[in-house]
Amino acid sequence: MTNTALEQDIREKLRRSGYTLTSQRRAVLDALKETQGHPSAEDVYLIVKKKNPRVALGTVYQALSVLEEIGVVESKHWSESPTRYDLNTEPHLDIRCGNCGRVSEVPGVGLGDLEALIQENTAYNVTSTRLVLEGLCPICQREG
Amino acid sequence: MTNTALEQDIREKLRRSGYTLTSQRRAVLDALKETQGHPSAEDVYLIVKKKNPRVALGTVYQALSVLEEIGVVESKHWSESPTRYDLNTEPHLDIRCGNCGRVSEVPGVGLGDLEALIQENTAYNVTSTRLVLEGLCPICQREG
DNA sequence: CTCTAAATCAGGAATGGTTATTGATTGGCC
DNA sequence: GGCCAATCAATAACCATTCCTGATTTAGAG
Repeated sequence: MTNTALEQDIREKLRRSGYTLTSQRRAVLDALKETQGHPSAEDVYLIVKKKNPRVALGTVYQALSVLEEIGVVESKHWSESPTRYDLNTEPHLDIRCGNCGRVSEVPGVGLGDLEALIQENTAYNVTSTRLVLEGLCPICQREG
Repeated sequence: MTNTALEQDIREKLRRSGYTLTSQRRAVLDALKETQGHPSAEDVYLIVKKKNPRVALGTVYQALSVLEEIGVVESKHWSESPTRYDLNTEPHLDIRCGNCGRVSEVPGVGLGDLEALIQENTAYNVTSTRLVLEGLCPICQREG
């Protein structure tokens, strides 16, 4: 089963960084798989709580932070909205609907040589280049 | 004097949107000119307070929000850091130092046809494309 | 210049997302 | 089974920002 293989991989990554795969961390991963989207910490918390009502929101934040550190989860931040978490850690663009908050991927677009161009034009040592997109999702367009 | 002309222009823009140029709003503009950088609301507040200690932080937020609405001020947001305000409303890139928080412009780099490319690859109606850059500023590089 | 209504203000309380603290619990290893 | 460090739940604290209130100021009419 792919599930088990993936879990072994994550367990291994955790171990390498001195962490263990606790039931809470697994529950957070399961929740991320379940939503298949870009949930906030609060969203994840609500899903996790369905199966284990004793889990606290702080624990979810902790778990997400550990999972991000070992590289199995990626976070993205839009202003005026909580941070979103994603199992897709490949470089990709996400766009957020300014009306309903829905976040979706934008396939087939890369940053190209923009990152190199930026590094050439600044004395800063560039460590992060994030493109923050906002728009109106198809559903909200219809309702508009 | 350019100052007066600029002020007239701003007064006119305010009037068109039903606002007036109050002493507090002028003080906020002066503070933005004074720093010549990318101050946070708190930074602006501290400068304004030097000349008028009775001004409240909330008033600064209000003033910045009005000035942004009429298009003479632009705000940019990096996560893990308060929103920065800028008198430069031309499209341009800013980079923030992850160590000291300093924000500087990156000249000579535009988004090119990236915005068009994104619109072609999403069903969303794209309204905002912001590039959020982080790095280590020259000073912090030397200290590192 | 004076009056009045509307806009704006100062001050402080409230909010929302996130992080820090603390004492209790758990899990891996002998 | 018992020990020690890692982890946890719960809650308090934090910080940037917004909201609320009653007081003050302002622009425009007369």
